[in-house]
Amino acid sequence: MARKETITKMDILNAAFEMASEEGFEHITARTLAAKAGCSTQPIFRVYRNMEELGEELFEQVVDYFGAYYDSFPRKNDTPFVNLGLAYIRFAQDNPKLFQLLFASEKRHGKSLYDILNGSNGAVVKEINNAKFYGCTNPSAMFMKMWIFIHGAACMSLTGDYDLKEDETITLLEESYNAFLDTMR
Amino acid sequence: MARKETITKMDILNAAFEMASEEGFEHITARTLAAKAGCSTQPIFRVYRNMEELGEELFEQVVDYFGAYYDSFPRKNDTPFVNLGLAYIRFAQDNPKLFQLLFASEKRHGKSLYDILNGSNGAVVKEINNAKFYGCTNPSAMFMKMWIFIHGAACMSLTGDYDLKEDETITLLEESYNAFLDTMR
DNA sequence: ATATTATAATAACATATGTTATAAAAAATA
DNA sequence: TATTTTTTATAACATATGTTATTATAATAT
Repeated sequence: MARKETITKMDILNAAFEMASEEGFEHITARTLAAKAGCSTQPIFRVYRNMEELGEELFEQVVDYFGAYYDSFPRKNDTPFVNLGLAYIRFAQDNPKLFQLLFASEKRHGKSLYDILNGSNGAVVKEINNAKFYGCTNPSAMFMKMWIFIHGAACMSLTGDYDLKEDETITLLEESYNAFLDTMR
Repeated sequence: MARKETITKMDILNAAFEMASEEGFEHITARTLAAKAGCSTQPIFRVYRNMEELGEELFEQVVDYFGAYYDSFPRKNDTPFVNLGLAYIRFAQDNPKLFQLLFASEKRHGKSLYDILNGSNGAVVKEINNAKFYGCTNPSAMFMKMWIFIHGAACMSLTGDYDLKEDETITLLEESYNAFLDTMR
């Protein structure tokens, strides 16, 4: 009946994800994306109404990617907050362009920070809810302070102003957590 | 002998600064800038070789602006680190686009974080050097931790995830400073 | 094998942007 | 007043980008 499709939506989205990860979201154009996917611009506009629609779907993909990254990140520490920080900072170091898009850009496609953090399965919140079992009497104040701290380190890694190795980061996070903890029990 | 210039370099740079402050550096184009300055694009290229050169000079201007902002920011607290944090976070809240350009973007025109922080007169460093007189035995570790913390708050303000008022910020910074201090003396 | 039809490539169009060429305007001097 | 010279404006050119029109291609039903 009709010609078989050789370029799938998946192909295009995968190419877009790679570009977002390697070069940054803003470098994706119809033509550069087509080149990355090994086709002309036509298949893109067959599958997506326009580039904006692609951007939205790509953003969702990145949210899911962060969720999966976070879920599978090994818990090496006894303290949930330290584990959270380790995973978050490491994500920023390993995926600076994706981190920028998710957590340091203005257009978050209508999603709040918590929407993104919780991803598809609310992993972060679940984990932090356990924090009260670790001697922390004010989990929400602790969450705020720790969050500011780990977000700061992650953002500094983007500009090359933070490059501690994992064990140094663990020490830093433990010290900070204990410091905050001392003031709230 | 010749026609008098009506559009000065100053006019152009001022218009560019306004645009960088209000709309963001990346929205400056030859034509939008000309419109802001009330002229055609010609005067821009008479004064600057190209748009990149304008960008560099504008960046210097913003560095100086931060320096002046920081210098004139009232010191309300006994602790230098708290004052530093207050000024830095407030700058981010009041000038999100300029903050983004200086402290949260990759292209810093070859300047390091410390170049920018110290501005034209090294105010930040001078201030922090006094910190050792305030019971802090390890000023550089304290500087690192406080810097990560205040940078985190400032960056979160960019994405709308931090909007504490000044007195709340003071409390937060004092608590954090004291928490860190307790662990290092 | 031919006709049909969805897919993909090429080309085209509209707009945006940096930059340069050309023309108009204005100030000072002869 | 006419000439010269610098500034400014207008127009043009080159490239980049989103998007659409047109053409070519290939798979399948007849």
